[in-house]
Amino acid sequence: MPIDLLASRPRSFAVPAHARPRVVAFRDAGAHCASCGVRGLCIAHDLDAETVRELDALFGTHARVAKREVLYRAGWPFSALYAIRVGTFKTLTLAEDGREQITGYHMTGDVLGFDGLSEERHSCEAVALEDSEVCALPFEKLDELARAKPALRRNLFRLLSSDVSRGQDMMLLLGSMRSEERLASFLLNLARRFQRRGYSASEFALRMTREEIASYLGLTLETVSRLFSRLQSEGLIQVQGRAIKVLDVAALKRMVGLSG
Amino acid sequence: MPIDLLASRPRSFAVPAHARPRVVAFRDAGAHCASCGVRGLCIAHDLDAETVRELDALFGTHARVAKREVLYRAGWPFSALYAIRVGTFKTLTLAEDGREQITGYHMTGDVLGFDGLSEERHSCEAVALEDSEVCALPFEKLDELARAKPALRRNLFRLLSSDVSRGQDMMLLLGSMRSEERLASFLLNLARRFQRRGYSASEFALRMTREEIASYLGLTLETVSRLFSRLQSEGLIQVQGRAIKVLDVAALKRMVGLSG
DNA sequence: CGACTAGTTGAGGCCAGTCAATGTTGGTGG
DNA sequence: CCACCAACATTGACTGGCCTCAACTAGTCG
Repeated sequence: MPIDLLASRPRSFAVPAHARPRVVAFRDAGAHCASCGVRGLCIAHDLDAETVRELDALFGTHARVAKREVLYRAGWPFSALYAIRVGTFKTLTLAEDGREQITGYHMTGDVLGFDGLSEERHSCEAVALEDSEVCALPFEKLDELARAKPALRRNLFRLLSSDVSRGQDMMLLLGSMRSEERLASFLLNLARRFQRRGYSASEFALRMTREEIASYLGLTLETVSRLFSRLQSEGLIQVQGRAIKVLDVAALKRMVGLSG
Repeated sequence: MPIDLLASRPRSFAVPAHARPRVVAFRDAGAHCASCGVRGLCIAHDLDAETVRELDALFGTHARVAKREVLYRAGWPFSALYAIRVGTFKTLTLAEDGREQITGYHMTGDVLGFDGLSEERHSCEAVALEDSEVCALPFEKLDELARAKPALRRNLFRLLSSDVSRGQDMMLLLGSMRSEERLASFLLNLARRFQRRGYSASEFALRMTREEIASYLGLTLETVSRLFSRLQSEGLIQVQGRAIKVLDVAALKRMVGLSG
């Protein structure tokens, strides 16, 4: 039964019924920061036990978001950040004429929603790429807690700032790299993030379609498909649908101008 | 006589002498937030008199940065944010192979430096496009003050978040717009920002070269030059070197898919 | 005045987009 | 469980928008 994720979402804001997120909110006695596997990556990184306990206390709810379902849309009032507990999300911006640009892929431990902070409403849209689970962090309460906890405040600033840096990296990619370099850069980025989460850096499954990769990289799906084929024929990777095996990291790095 | 902008910059960090900023730091009794013309845009936006006074107190120095001089470089330790009092800056990221991508143009009232927050060192470089003047805001002190002042904290988060949103807008531009749309979008953005600062939205002087515009928009300088000529021949703008007159805003807006 | 930087314009080539046909995969319902 | 359908993916042929290379002009500063 679909319910609102956060009680604090103003009901006065008109959201078409069909656009409402079909996310399932629940309180899970076992789902706490303290026991969370991704704590080291997330907002609770490096906090003392007491702060973690207080963080736990302010989680409104945890929530499951099924594949293809929307966590928030552009225009929705901002009230919370979302820490990904399990799963993958894409974020995207929409132009007025309907064109869309995927601006990020987010996995376990990442925190979503900072785009909404400045205007009090979200400026982009977050969609689950697979069945996922998030922790909702009501921002008002988080801010209040951060006031007393320098380490938490620092984490918040860090997360925000790394979103800024990520944006700059993407501008570099979109503004000055050629298609092959873009895809290589994308694969290396994924590899690093999987590795940091304890998975293989050389063998992983993409969670997104060719078209979604293309949108993210400012290309077309055909170009992405051709590039996969080419990198495979050159022996740098092995591709089977969405299953990727990286065979020659060094060559990929050389491709994007990184030594090693 | 060149001196360090901030006494708190660790001397242990090796910076080639030639790379040091030739910025002139000074304390100017007349230069206070309270009297600053751009207060409404800047970090002091909407703060009560007491907070503004305390903000003033923590400014280490004001500083003049001459045209072409560097405010900070990628790799330099982060210690402060910089509010632009007068002037214009560009920020840019450098790829390892030397390619550079301009990631933003910043004018009076904008706050620079958020890129450095996550790694404790700057990830991009800021260069003055004309003789400028900035207020240096030592971050440690700012953070401490923000702790007690919710409105200041809010402003900080807002500024950071709008940097995130700006990045997303640029990804949309670079990832899915064609050259003409990019330039139109750029001009409209400049016009809006000049207007917000009390200048004409229809007549202004560019502070950057064709090459810098091209870098920002992911194009070449020749393409930018041709586009200016084309827009002029179509009667949408009038160009004379860096002097721009916008003749048909509506047409420019239609070009980027905005109604109006 | 000469050297240099910034900007304009033209000719031609190439990278990635477009259009189209076909193959493959995975979810759904009989 | 399998058949079916739609979504996803691959590949080819062709096109075109932007890049590259190059020549030339205009303005600036020793």
